[in-house]
Amino acid sequence: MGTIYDLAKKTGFSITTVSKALNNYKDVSEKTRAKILQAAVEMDYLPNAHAQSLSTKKSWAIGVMFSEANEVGMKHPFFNGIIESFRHATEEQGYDLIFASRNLRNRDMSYLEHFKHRAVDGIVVICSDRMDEQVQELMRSDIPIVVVDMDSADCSVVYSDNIEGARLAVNYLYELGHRKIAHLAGDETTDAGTARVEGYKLAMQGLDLPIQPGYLVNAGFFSVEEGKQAMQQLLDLEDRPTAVFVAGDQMAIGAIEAIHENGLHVPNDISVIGYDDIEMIQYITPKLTTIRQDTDEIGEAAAELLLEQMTAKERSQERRIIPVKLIERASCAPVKE
Amino acid sequence: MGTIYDLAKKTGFSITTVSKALNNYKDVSEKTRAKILQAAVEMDYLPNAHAQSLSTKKSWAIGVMFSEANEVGMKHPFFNGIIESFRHATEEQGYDLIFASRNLRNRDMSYLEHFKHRAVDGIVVICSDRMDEQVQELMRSDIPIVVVDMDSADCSVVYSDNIEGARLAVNYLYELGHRKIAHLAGDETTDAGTARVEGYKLAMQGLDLPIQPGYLVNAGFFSVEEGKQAMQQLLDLEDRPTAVFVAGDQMAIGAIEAIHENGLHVPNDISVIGYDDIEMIQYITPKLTTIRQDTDEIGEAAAELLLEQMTAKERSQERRIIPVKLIERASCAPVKE
DNA sequence: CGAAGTACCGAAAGCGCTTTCGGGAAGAGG
DNA sequence: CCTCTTCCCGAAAGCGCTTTCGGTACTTCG
Repeated sequence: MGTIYDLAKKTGFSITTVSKALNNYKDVSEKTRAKILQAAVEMDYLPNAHAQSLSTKKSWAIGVMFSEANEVGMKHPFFNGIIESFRHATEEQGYDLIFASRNLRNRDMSYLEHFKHRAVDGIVVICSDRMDEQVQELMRSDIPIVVVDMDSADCSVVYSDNIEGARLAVNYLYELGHRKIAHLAGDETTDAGTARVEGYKLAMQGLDLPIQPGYLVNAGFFSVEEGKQAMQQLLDLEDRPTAVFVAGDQMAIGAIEAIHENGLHVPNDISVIGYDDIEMIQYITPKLTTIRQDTDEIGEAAAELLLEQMTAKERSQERRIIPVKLIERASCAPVKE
Repeated sequence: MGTIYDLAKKTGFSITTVSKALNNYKDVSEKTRAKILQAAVEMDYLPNAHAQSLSTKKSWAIGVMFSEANEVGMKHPFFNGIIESFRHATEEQGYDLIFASRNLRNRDMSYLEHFKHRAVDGIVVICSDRMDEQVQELMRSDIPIVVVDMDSADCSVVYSDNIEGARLAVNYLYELGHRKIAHLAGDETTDAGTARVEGYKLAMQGLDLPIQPGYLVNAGFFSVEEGKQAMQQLLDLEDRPTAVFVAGDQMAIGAIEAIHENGLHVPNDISVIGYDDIEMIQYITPKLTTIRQDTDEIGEAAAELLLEQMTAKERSQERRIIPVKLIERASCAPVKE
């Protein structure tokens, strides 16, 4: 492959000139630049990224960190859409993504430490757990950062409009005639969870609907199983709801399972509306009506915010809230009688 | 954060000694090592990875490349499971994953070039397209590599036992009494596709079942939509099959949709068995019977093969075939009458 | 024809680390 | 007391690149 030094020897110029030719400095004549470039392709020379980073202090790498309760990592059906879109957007600018382990030569270290070690130019964290110590540490650092799906005053964030999403869901159910509307909530340690609860309460209030006791149940961390269990609690109630707004699609799938297992029908007996619009829900029965979060937009916005900081070389504290949309499918119906 | 030089100044030792202390050389006394380590935590020193890689020629990074027809990247419901497991396994050994863009400072380059530029220690490619020029190039290089889901004599590979999987599926349908068994195949440019076709033919032959004309249809690149269209072809046949073995779960979902839209019932009218066992199929109706590929095992095997090469510093050509398993759910039933 | 630009090139220092090699001090052995 | 080890430590070169700064050679202009 060869180094810049080999190129110098081959062409007869100094390594300085070679480097300049390669980097489009203008104090090198067209003629010699051409020769050097030519020689470069001949010996298919490639610059060594480490050497470059060492002297320029720029690594063209972005560290990514996931933090979610279920530890599914890239299998997360919602987060992986965001990351994919983020990747596209940053790739265009020449950045690579690095997924850091927390293990440096068998020495434990925090993500922040690892990212500093790797000298990444910026960090993206996709995080649902507000309390995550590691994430806090990252946010307090001075590396450009953007966090997705969580709010914070300390750094730039992007998340979708959870309040509005909840309002959309509740109002939609209301328009279908439902009055007994329950909410299967995401855990309050997550911003998404709490915001949707807030939106639910606000919407109910705006509609002059009381929240009956037991109608607001914490369904944990957005898993199918937790959704199922939480729905069972609703079904055990004396006065069952006729519709339920579920804070996540996977939980909604669990909820529907519970309803079916109790011999009831969705949406005829109970309407269910989810949140996220992950791919699989268009294939289940009934196809799930949901609030769509635009993963593409979220990823792009995150990329944009991070890129800005990296080029400006200063941290920002911008808040980008991405609009959501109601996707009508088949899991909601007008209330009976 | 400081450099090794700062540490030297602070402790009064030379940078040589500091470096040695940090790297557990034994020609530095316990006393001075302790002092240096102490000073290191005090100024929370972290070694610069680029500088280290530059002088050691080891980057502790593994390049990952996806290559699949639908360009969904990390959203791929099967591949992302593999990558996640691969990540876990390599993380334990202290490696980071890097997803390279094909764009270096707005200069196009191949993945191989980019990986060389980044000086990764190894490469994992998850690839379904046998013809991918980029993948070919990677395989021909001298960097340690492991490729998943594809066969090759040039490098170490891991994929699951597609022949056996197909046999399992066909035999299962046979035992349910089916004789008219069709196959919705993955495209022949993919190894997984062709292998399953081969397994299908072998199994049919072993059972003395002729493959009726039109019963083997290419359903393309494993998408829902393609599965649906291919199934429609089957349904348009004079003599419809009573069971169909579909080369991928997503295609199977499409197939079921097509069947339903034609007013038929799964599994009462037609049995469907899929392949992969992606998460969502346990939530559709009917729950899909399928051949499970063990993504955890595949990822781990890939990691193992790659790690071996990286420590041995020589390429291997091992072939690791991961067993598959029939997962019985609700989309297959005994043949009618 | 001399002075002031202008265009092009290279020496050298520096980025932060590793590793070889040699050397001094202390202890062991005769 | 002298030699031979053993134990510690440091000088220095090197990894591959960037960038400042200065220096030639050549134009241009008055």
